[in-house]
Amino acid sequence: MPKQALRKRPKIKEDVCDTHYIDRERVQYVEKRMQADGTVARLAETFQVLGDRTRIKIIFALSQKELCVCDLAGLLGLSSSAVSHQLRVLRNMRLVKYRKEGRIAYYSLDDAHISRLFEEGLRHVEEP
Amino acid sequence: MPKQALRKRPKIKEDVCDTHYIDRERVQYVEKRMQADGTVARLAETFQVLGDRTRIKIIFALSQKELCVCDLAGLLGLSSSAVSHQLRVLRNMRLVKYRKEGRIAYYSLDDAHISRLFEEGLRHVEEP
DNA sequence: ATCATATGTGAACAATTGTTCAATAATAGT
DNA sequence: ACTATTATTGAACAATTGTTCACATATGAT
Repeated sequence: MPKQALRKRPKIKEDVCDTHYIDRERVQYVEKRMQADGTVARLAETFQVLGDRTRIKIIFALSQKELCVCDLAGLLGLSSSAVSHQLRVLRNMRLVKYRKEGRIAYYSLDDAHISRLFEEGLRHVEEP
Repeated sequence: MPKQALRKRPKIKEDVCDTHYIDRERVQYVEKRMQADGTVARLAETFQVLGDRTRIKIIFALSQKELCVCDLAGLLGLSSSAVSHQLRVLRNMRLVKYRKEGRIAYYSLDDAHISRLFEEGLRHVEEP
């Protein structure tokens, strides 16, 4: 997925609808309420991080129990390296946190917010 | 993002932790409760679809007002083609629906579930 | 029928992604 | 000090992504 911020804006050619709106009033109404670019970017990044099977499994596992990298690797059938990479991605988005106990790093969900977001998604995909 | 289902499983080499668990009991506890592969896949796919700035903006716009492709394109500064492609992706995940009125296709969120999921995400990224 | 408008689709491209391998860091035990 | 274990990191690769362009479809107006 290209990072839109770094891409050149499409050079709005006379394709369609760049001058004629169906309902300009309605567009302006939404335009006024549109979230700030920064918020949109962070929200997209957060969902993007959740949009991976391995990370979904990690999130679910951590919603059940606090686990170390080693056991997560065993649970998912992956190398510690692969798991560690994914955990960093999750950490960067403040989705998981960890505490150190000797050599072992115990990971858990960052806050209850994450569980609720996860739950809501689960309910959507389980709908008929 | 490679579709994990189609990739060869990593050939579990003697890397680390494939035989020795830190806490096997805890791992088995989580293993028993782990969501089905299909559910994990659909959930990941749903979040993945939400993980794009353009689509986040579309979702937000449609949470405010029902809009046609043309006006969405005007609002976002994109071609109708680009918007149409994204709307198909959103449609495939049952995140948006539409009704036809003559030539015009009016899009809206598929159900209240989507708004709630979106809201929950918004609250997470807006946390201090 | 012809034209203009609104939307949908397919192919191709650059950009980004997740995994693997190899190496490194940090802690504990002998 | 040395070895083993747990975790992290960097580079490289194939696979996937979103946008663009060009074309196609469908509806309504003249």
